[in-house]
Amino acid sequence: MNTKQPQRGVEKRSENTHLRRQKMIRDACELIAELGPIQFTLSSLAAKSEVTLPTINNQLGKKADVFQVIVDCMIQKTQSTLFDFDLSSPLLALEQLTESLISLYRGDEALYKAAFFIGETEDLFEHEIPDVLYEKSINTAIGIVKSARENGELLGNIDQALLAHMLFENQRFVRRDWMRGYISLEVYKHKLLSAAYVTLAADASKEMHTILLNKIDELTL
Amino acid sequence: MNTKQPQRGVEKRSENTHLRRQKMIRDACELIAELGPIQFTLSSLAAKSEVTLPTINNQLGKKADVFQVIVDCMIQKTQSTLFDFDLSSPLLALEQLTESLISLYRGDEALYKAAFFIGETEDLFEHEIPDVLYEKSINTAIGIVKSARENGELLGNIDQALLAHMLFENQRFVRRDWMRGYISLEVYKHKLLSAAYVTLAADASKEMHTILLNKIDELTL
DNA sequence: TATAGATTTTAGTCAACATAAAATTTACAA
DNA sequence: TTGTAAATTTTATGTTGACTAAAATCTATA
Repeated sequence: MNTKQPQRGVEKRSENTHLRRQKMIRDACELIAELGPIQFTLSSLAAKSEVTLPTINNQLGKKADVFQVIVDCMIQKTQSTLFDFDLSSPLLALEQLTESLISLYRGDEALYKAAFFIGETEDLFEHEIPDVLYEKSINTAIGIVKSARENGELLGNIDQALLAHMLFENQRFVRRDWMRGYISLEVYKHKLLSAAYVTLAADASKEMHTILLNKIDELTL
Repeated sequence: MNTKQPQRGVEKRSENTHLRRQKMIRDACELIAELGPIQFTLSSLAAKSEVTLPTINNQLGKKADVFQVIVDCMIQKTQSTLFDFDLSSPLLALEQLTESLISLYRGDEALYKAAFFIGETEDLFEHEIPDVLYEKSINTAIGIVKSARENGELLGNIDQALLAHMLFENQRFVRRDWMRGYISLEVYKHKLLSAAYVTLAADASKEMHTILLNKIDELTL
């Protein structure tokens, strides 16, 4: 009676449900990336996914839940991809980090645009993006600055926390331009790196300063 | 018959109406500064202003119109106050500009917080903040960078537009922290200036670099 | 094929935004 | 002072989006 065999049918059924749910999430991402989280309505999602509105509620919950699902999904994907960087060459680490971000975003533009769009308005809704990514990003920035200081590439005349914070915020506002569709991922890369180079140049050693200026020049070609 | 004399009564009446309208705008600013533009509802405004909801609609229009009124009001106030700065000493100009901004914001915190809050979500609503302030800010930043270059305070190794853009964006993200109530206007001033000093330091002459480092140190005391 | 369980839909509530038309207030002239 | 016209507010109503409960449908399998 209770001997639950593999139950192929049940498995397939829940698999189908899972697929339908995934499609809803995908559709939601595309709509949010396109319209922003405010204009995005559950009705528009229902229409796009070709189900009725309560089905959306059943599968994904309320509107804030939809946002949370997307943000969680983004965080999970990011965490599993974004590895720790070899900080022996801080500049190389910075460039690798940038490349990682770009290939990450390129892999699912709708998801990341939607998640960042939602994140932009974090306080405006009841939910909040967990600090986990923020922490990790800031720590990466601090790691880069700190090891550059130890390498002698930075002189240590400027507070490391200030530099790290500026690296992080620069990245944020460039990312927003991409998120809103003003710039492509290629331009994002250029702007992110040049802003970072400028920030580091403020405290760079003579040699490092020259290297950074060259890199900035290359980017502004 | 049609000889319209001064009509004291009429004038006073429209003056009263104007006052009531002004109070509604004030109440709206306070609510938006507190709750953000999403959570802000016309009903809550009606309650706060002690009128019915359609009265809000009559006086201010639809929700997007309320936002527009506030943004327009902010822009007008800002334009009439923010004068052009003497660029002979770029650093002094930067500091004067910062002081001007602060005393401007302090003069009507609710209005500025509300307007910037609305501006943060510009694309999310149908309206947009006119480019006029953006243009002026960017031009001020460009002016500072350019005259510093002419003074020899900046070396000109880094693209001026890039530096100016970074000055502007730095100011924006610090302002957001104030807008959301995370930091006071005093801290805003410190953060804004130190970020600007760091950005300028990237391309500063030797003497200028020393000056900037000192200024950053003073701020991080 | 009947049934249990999962899923979707029908039907309906609630809240915010918005408008039209009625009621009220106000200024002023007869 | 009182009637009238204009301005202003309110009452009443409609629309849309978010959300829920319960009925209907579908699916796997005993």
